Amino acid sequence: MLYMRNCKFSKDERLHSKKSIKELFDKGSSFFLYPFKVICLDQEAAAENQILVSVSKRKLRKAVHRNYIKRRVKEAYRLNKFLLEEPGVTKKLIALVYVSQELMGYHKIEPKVKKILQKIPKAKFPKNE
RNA sequence: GGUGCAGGCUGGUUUGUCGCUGUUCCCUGCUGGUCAGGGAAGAGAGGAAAGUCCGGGCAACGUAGAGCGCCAUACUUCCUAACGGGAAGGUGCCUGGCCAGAAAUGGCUGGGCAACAGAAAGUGCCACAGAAAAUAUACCGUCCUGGUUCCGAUUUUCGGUGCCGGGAUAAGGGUGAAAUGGUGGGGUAAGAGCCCACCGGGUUCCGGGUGACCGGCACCGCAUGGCAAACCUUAUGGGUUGAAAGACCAAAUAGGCUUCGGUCCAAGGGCUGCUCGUCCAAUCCCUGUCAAAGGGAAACCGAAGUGGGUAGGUCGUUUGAUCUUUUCUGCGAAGAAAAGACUAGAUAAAUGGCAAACACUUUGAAAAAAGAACAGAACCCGGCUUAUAGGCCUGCACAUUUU
RNA sequence: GCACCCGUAGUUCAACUGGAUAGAAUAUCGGAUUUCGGCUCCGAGGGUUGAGGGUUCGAAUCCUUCCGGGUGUA
Repeated sequence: MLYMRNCKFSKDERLHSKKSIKELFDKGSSFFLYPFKVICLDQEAAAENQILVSVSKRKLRKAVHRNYIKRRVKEAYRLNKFLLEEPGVTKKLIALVYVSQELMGYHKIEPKVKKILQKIPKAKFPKNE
């Protein structure tokens, strides 16, 4: 670590409110970056970016495998979320939906998450008042 | 030591660093709290956490109890909080070994399987084939016998054959998954447990066992198949719904109720589904002779209070039929006693990521390379079932080697 | 979490209360008809009835254990 970064991942940064999730999936706009579908929504009132990781039961049948993917995606977000911390960028609700059927290791997932996090600040999303 | 089968146990370890969720302690902050932030210590998935197939705890509802219906279970005894689970035993079937014997076979012993109550309470079903599929009856057949036709031999009479009758039978009918005890002998006109021997079956009694049941004597010629994972009968058990149960706290917005204050010749209705416009209407009750006036209802506006209740949160929620060790009781499942331990508690859901080292398996002389199963708590327990790499232990069988 | 339902030719469905070869349409293939194709006619193949075990003389059907798919509920 060259300089101190906030590498924590507390509960405030996880999207867990039923209402917010419904808004995100109703109003948010999405794009694909294999193996993820990313859904995003600007949230001016929020203090933190909030993220949600989802792995479909249809794609990965075993609960162990779903946990395996979710843990690695969350870890990749935790170590790379500073990419979103740019001045003038509003806070967002983000959903990362894993759509592949293959069981990827951390070293395959991390560069994809990095790409996504670099792409998000540049794109424009609908705002939620 | 090897291979196979059966059963049981186990289900990697350590370090660094960056994180997550509880617990305890410390510091700081204020709104002084079951608060927020920071730090430290110590803890953090399984034998199946799975399937949700059973049984309980717990909770709500209902409760004066009972019956019907429905569902489940079904050899015996025991274990257990309970069970459809487990232990031990009985019976039947299958199978391996040993012994006796010429053989048939018998005895001893190991293992496996069994929804293993009732078919003589009743109802129903048993295709095709077969005379017949549950009734010992009909049919064919066998035997005896009366009348009669014809033929042969012939004194009467006898034999054969066809037809019409009367009787005795249940031997035979070879089909089927299944056929009304089996084999042999006697017996008879022909036959039949009609009689006898052996085998099989049933009943009573006696003895053993808590019991399922076992053993023995005697007697009965033997009397009526299968299916209850068909309906059913008997016995036993089950009230229903499940932690998203349930208890509590409770923001914002809208609406409900109560109180207070204010407004009211406009609320309201029609044309018209809406807006505008226009028209209609100028309310009702009480006090009062009437009028005037006052009060109330209704409507609207504002304020305060309040009940329900949504988002959200807290509890339920992890100290328990708990775990470990020792001793005792019991064939065993298991039980009792003593000592010690606290061992996940999440909630769009933590228990992790990365980098190494060691141990294990395979290949290899080595270096090294590859592999490392099944699988993730969701209120909690007891089981069952299913998945499972590798390792360890026990028993049995087989072949081989050594002594 | 709880409760429940369904798996049959490539596809859509049958097969009664267990009874024999699992049937029909369509699709596929072959032949006929046509100059060729379509339509039509004739014929054929295609199923371990989701998998295993059991009951029964006999199982798609009854019982049981798994696998897969789906529905309701709050």
